Amino acid sequence: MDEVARRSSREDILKAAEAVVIAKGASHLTLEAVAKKAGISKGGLIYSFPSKEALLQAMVERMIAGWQVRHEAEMAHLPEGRTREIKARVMAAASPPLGKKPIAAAILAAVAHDPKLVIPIRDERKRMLARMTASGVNTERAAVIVLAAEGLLLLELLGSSPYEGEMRGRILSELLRMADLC
Amino acid sequence: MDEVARRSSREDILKAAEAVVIAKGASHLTLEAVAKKAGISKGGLIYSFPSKEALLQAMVERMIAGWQVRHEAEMAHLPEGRTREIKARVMAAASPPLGKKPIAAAILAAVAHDPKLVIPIRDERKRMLARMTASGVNTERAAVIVLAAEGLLLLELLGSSPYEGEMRGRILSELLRMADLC
DNA sequence: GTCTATATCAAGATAGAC
DNA sequence: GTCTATCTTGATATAGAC
Repeated sequence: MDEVARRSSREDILKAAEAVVIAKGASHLTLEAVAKKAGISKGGLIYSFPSKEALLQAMVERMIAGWQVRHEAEMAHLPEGRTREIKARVMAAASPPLGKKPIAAAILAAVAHDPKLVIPIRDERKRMLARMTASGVNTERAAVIVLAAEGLLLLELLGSSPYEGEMRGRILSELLRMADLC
Repeated sequence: MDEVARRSSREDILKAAEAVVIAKGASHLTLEAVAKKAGISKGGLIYSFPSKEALLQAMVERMIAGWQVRHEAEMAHLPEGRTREIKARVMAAASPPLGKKPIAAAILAAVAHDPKLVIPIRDERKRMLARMTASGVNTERAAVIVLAAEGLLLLELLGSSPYEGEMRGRILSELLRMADLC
């Protein structure tokens, strides 16, 4: 199998793993469940990811890469300006519809298995923070706005958000309005 | 054993369970680990909580009760006024030092085991939201502030917060300042 | 590269002694 | 009420066929 095909197989497996976490909870992320969802056998899965930890690490990397892609996409169709960075982060975190939360599922699985697997996530977030601070906005206010957007994402991921429908939309609008005041 | 003593034994076990989640991650919350931490045997544990699911349910209930106690405590030493409710929620969620996060550990363990165990949490949060809306503040702004405080708590729980030390304190101050503008 | 078969181990849960 | 001993299941991982 060539490079491209192998990458696609790994991608399929990682997507399957995210789906399992979303559907059944992080503790049901077993190699067998992932293999079944991806339509391969356990042996085939182990060929691509030699251990469960390797799978989780790859899930975390994929999650970080996915964030960056989403962030770039949001940046691309926002007007230039001081607050573009922060608005892009709000949109990247909270704009997708409620059901589509694979963006962050990996963090649950990783934390459940071994808390140290999230270190790359924290490091990436520190870099993001530095970039935002450098963009010249009020750091504390910007932090609050981004925290709120991420808080919404995490609460939904944990199935604990009380904000639905209209209310959720109004909160997002408020976040974007506040971004302009930073 | 009388009623009081039995309740105390259950409390000890629940505290031990929280400690295990914090220290080793949700997937290492095993009956054996909890029993060891609580200083009893697996058999003894099973007497108090007949199944792992029963233990997790009790952890969730304890977490909700703990929030309410913290919230009441913060309310008690905040001056009366329109923004007291929201400030109390900010303090209750985010004021404790980084290390003390048993307040929310249960949610990780519950979500990891079975996402439907968090339903009581979402329900309680809906009640909180209704109470805050009734207090007369700007609903969207209040939601943003509370989301930011909870976002900070959850990120720290997931080991992914980039905000440390001074910066964390400034964010909290900003949240309380913003609460007055609702 | 993906499969089947299997070894190994740990988890949740039960039974019954004390 | 708490213990020890044990059953059953299911998870990770290995080995080797195809």
